[in-house]
Amino acid sequence: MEPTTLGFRPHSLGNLRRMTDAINENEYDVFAIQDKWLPIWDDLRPFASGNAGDTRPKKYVLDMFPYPSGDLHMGHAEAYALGDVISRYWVQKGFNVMHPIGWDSFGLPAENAAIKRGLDPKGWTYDNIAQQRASMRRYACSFDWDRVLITSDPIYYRWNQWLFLEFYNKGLAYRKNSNVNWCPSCQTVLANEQVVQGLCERCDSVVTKKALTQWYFKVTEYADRLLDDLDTLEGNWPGKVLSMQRNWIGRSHGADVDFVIEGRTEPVTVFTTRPDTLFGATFMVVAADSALAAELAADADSETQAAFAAYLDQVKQSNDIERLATDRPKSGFSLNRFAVNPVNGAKLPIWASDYVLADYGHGAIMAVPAHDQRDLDFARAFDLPVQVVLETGEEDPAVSGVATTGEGTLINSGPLNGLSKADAIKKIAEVLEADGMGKSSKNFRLRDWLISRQRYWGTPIPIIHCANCGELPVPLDALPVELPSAEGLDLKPKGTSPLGGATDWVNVTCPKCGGAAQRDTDTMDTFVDSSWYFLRFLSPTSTEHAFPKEAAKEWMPVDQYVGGVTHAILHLLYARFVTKVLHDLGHIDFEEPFTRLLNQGMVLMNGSAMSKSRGNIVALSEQLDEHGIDAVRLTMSFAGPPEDDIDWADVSPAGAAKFLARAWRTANDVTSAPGVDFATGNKELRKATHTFLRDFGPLIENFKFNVGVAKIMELVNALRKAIDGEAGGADAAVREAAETVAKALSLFAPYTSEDMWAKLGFEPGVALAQLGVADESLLVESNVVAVVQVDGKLRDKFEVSVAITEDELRTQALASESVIRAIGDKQIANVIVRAPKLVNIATK
RNA sequence: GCCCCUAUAGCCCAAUGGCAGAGGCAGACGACUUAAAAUCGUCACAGUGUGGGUUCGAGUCCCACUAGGGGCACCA
Repeated sequence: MEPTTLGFRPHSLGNLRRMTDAINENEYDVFAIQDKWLPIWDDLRPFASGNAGDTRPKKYVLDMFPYPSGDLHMGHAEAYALGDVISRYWVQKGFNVMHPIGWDSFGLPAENAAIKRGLDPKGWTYDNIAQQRASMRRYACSFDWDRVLITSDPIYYRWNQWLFLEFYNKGLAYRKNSNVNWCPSCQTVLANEQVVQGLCERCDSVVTKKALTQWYFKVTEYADRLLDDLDTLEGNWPGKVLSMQRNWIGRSHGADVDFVIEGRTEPVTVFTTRPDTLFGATFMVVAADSALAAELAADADSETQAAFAAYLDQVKQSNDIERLATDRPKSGFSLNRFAVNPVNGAKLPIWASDYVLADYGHGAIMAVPAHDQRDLDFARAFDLPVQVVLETGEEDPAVSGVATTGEGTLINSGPLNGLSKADAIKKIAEVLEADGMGKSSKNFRLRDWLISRQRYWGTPIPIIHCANCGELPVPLDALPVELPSAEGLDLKPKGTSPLGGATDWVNVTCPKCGGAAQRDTDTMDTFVDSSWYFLRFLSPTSTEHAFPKEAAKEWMPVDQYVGGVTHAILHLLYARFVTKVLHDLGHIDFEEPFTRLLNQGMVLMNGSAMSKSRGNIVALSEQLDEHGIDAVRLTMSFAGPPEDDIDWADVSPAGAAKFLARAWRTANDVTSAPGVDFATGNKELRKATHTFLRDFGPLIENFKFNVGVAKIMELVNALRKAIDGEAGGADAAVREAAETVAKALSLFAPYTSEDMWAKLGFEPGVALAQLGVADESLLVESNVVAVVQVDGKLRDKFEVSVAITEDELRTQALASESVIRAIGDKQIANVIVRAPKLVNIATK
């Protein structure tokens, strides 16, 4: 089915209903209401955040910006419904809320679509943006439409290039040649973060390795801070995200130990987390694909060299999928060279193997087979000795084949003998340091961020390569380096950037010597674009600066960030990294970009993610046509806790629509005039209203939107009862409750709520009306029901004054007949009194 | 292998260590109606995955297990 703009399907069920059912103004016609209010809101602009002289306190609420890959889908509908609840809540509380939107519009899907259809990626991208924008407006997203950015606009990516140069000048952007992740299908390199289980995150092709010179951002230099500062987010970010980031950064503490190599001047350093087992090292392993392995093999005879080359070839052939298989047998090659264990002089044979990674630690390890399973597997495969140095009381690993890794006592370890594991680690560090053979150290799983991409639709890297002067940054006043037109360029993946084909664009004069030079033809990873966009919203059209410093002081950091957990690692880590760099460069005065984070779940259908292959896609436009925008939005909020996935098969947008009609009708039944004195109204309903006012805010602030909606339903039920009962539609409390419902509902169902507001006699703009605070005096109870338990089981309850004393309550409880019956012959051991609500009698 | 989350009614989900049910879906019944839809109202259904423990009192805290989900993983 062709995507349509939301709600505009011409012959839909909804429109049919509109034509036949909308007989009079006492019928709730959601589609007529939608059409009525949208243009009025366009004029009213209730969510403008940049008005001069606005004295309201500021709050920055940000939804993760979308990729323009077609019209909005169910996932967007959930994300923006939930983000809107938060944003509208703070507006209603009297805050000047900045809630902007933009598009993360560079990237592969546009380029692939363009190749497939023979179009310019630009046209495809901007058409989709126009469609999404129209849909967002109709979906009644509370965005500030004066703050919009599109990352593929030169006015945006010019500052992306500025950011790159800031990093470059600070030494945080550099080029190096190494084996990089390569997607043979996308024909581009991938960041470590974009390789999932050995597969390309985007197309699921098996990722291979390729030696290339590429640009990197030095994120490892910030690894400690990125890890440690997660503690400051505790409680305000989902624990899950914090733990994912911690796992990803992966800091290990241990020691670097220097091993002298026979026939080599320089010692080889290894990293180990178990320096306590140093006396148990029986061989050394270097990464087969490392420079060190090549060097150590270089001196061997030609036969050995050939054999090593063959092994290395085999290693390079294998991809990550094979490499990651856990039951894979160990392979290796003896280099016929020897290292000397610095603590006992033992001569250790050096092996090359692919189970040691070239780019972690120093690309070489000391192997302690008795206490490391991988080393033991290797030792058993190649018949190498196993030396136990930590007595754990378990079977000898050489016999059992199981390395012992638990606690124990050091043996066969000279000065460490008799120590515990922890004490030995401490002691050996001192010994190594004193003798200059090593030191305590740490290592990270995190690697530097590879940002080069061999694709067209991205930000050009602002570097010029000159044969004489080398690598030169494009001068600031020459920015932006605009993308050349795609016309005439071959965008098909071929391993080098399509920009290389734009000869006129590539060839420039060197900014230093004036000679012939070439532009760098790679583009930046689009994660660079999204790593700082939250700052750009402060001045999205400025040509003076990336963002204004003063406004950043006022608005940043983002108070509330809302988005999917899919970005728990990549985007959030990069944004945190860039923020820290900008802080260190003196551009901003904070170090964490997002104070509070909400990760909404996914929308599923019949238990699994919606996908074409499963054939379980629910079209948002059809849902909106069927049930109306408000009902879909309400369903998203009411389905359950926002972090949980929503199975669309389990929820009921029809039920939500029914409730909205029920709520809407109450406004119709109010016959008093605006401004009536609520104090004269029905006490019971007033109490319900003010109980609601007390409970609602904290629920929303704690993201318990589903419970908040339930509370509105409760209030509507009480209101209905009052209207149909003694109080009647003219009662002042009925108006108070109906106004409260209209205002609270505006967070979830803006159209219905605005229409109720009009029915109640107010000017448009319920979103700006303040909800009001609970009148505590209405909530004071004079009597409560006291509960009496015997041994924790309920035995009696009766009404008592809230002022009852413990003694009075105890006496009354013990006098209860059913309590006496429950106690029977048993002896009373203890009586717990929690006046005025509870008594528990414990018997022996 | 390491780390983490979740488990309440047929279903989605509530419940500051204190009466297991707030709300909804699906269901039954009643009122209104010539009838149906819509609407309004009433009702039923679980003892909280399993086994221990702490406590006067546990859905809630602790331990173990089972099931489901997630992150990291030949990272030394």
